[in-house]
Amino acid sequence: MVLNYDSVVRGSVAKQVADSIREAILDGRLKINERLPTEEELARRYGISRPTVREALKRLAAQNLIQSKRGPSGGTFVMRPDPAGLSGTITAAATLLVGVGAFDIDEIITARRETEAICCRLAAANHTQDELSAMEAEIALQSDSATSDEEFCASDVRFHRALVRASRNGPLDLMMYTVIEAFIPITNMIVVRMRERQQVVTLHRALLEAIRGRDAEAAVAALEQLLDYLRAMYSATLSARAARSAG
Amino acid sequence: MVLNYDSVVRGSVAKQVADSIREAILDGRLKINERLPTEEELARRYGISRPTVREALKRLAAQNLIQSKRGPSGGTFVMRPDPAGLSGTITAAATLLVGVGAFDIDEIITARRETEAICCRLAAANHTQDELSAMEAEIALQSDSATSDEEFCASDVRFHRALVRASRNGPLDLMMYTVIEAFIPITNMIVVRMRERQQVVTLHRALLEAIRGRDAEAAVAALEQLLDYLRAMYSATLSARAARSAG
DNA sequence: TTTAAATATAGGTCTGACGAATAGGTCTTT
DNA sequence: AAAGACCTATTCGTCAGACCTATATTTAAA
Repeated sequence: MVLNYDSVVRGSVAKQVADSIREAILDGRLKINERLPTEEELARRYGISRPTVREALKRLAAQNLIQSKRGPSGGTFVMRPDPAGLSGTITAAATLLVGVGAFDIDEIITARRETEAICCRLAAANHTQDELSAMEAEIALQSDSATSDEEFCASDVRFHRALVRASRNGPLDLMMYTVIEAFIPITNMIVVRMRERQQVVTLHRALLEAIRGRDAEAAVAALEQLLDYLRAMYSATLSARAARSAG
Repeated sequence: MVLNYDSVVRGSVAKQVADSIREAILDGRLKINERLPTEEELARRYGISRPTVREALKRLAAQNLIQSKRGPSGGTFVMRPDPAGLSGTITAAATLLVGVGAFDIDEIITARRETEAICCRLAAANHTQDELSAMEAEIALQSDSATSDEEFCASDVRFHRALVRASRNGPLDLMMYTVIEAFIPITNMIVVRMRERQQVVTLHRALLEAIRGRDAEAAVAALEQLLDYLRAMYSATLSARAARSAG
């Protein structure tokens, strides 16, 4: 374990320490699963108090860079980062941005269309049976009229996650967390009624079959139909609302 | 300001409090720029100590959800989330994933090719003079043989950021932070020698001119040339290294 | 009226302590 | 001797209260 215990000048002490440790993790001086010194030891080395060390560690824990365990074999460990661990952070920020009205629905639909089209093409070429089965299972769930709206939305997210996974491209998978975990729920808030659900399921099924048949263009076409449909539903909801408030 | 001060059962107290406040922010009970109660007040309301409150707040601060200021008019404020604020978190995780060898170079190049192609197409259609000027400025900097390798890489990142911005699509801009801030530096570690820099600049220039001329296909072609070149450089570096270690 | 100092507020840090969880050793029992 | 229960040491989790520091506001002086 190699750390610089140099004092930096700007920012609060806790922030400095957090940055120092983060840097050590990022450039590999601290390896994955390696155990950091105890909080007391860190406090001694940095010449600060333990609560301050803890504040620094909590910042890193919030970024899923480290994790702490209690007990004699406990301590603070460098986490193996996983894309899923990022999803929370990304989702929070993206949700906030959407809630604040930073994006409009057309931007979101465009971004979905373009990025998911990539996934469709790669999925058509690279998918395995695993992902097809996962998508099938979600479609089955979505077809069941007994599933609640919340479950339907969650299933929809999982369906699209499986689609992304089928592209078998790790970096793309990481990027797509933003659209999957934040933009899909936003888009889906539109689709609540049964008949609309039915239509979505039909298009999901078309998408799945296109990918199973390794037909990239058909898959993209199904995706575009799906998004066009959602876009139309959104407009319809808006005008219905406007009509209600006007009447 | 409305908060639930209910006690939740799972997780450490600090984590619970952080989650409680985060939830309040995400579903809008705490609005942007709104000021939270003082740390002392929060401690009183949640029935916990101030250090624990601070740990919770630091977790949120690490996610750029809140920010603290000192002084009488100070306090803890809900931040307006901006995509740039996320870049740090995303970059950290992606860099770590790359460093751990979770992705290979071909995956990264594929992801770059597909996602940046989207940006090229949208940029060709939607760009403004602003982004063109920014790209031009970076090309000028990159052409200067006096710029150091570090500056060249940083400039390259800014060039691609401007390209993404030129697509004028907020959600896409958010997503692309991953590829811009993490994958480009990785890819660029390859390009260090002067002649290679020259070639990159030439292709950047071609890309810029294609977008200026609103020629989406030409822009995509330039991008593909750029990535093919980087891929070839990578292979060359690898075989050179293999030859050295063999000889 | 303008400037400078005092003050109050709220975050930042420290010291010291105790509680809680857990791995490993020790002791007892079979 | 082996298997189990119990104890203990270690380390994070939390608490309490205090003092320091930065800053907006207020007050006083020029």
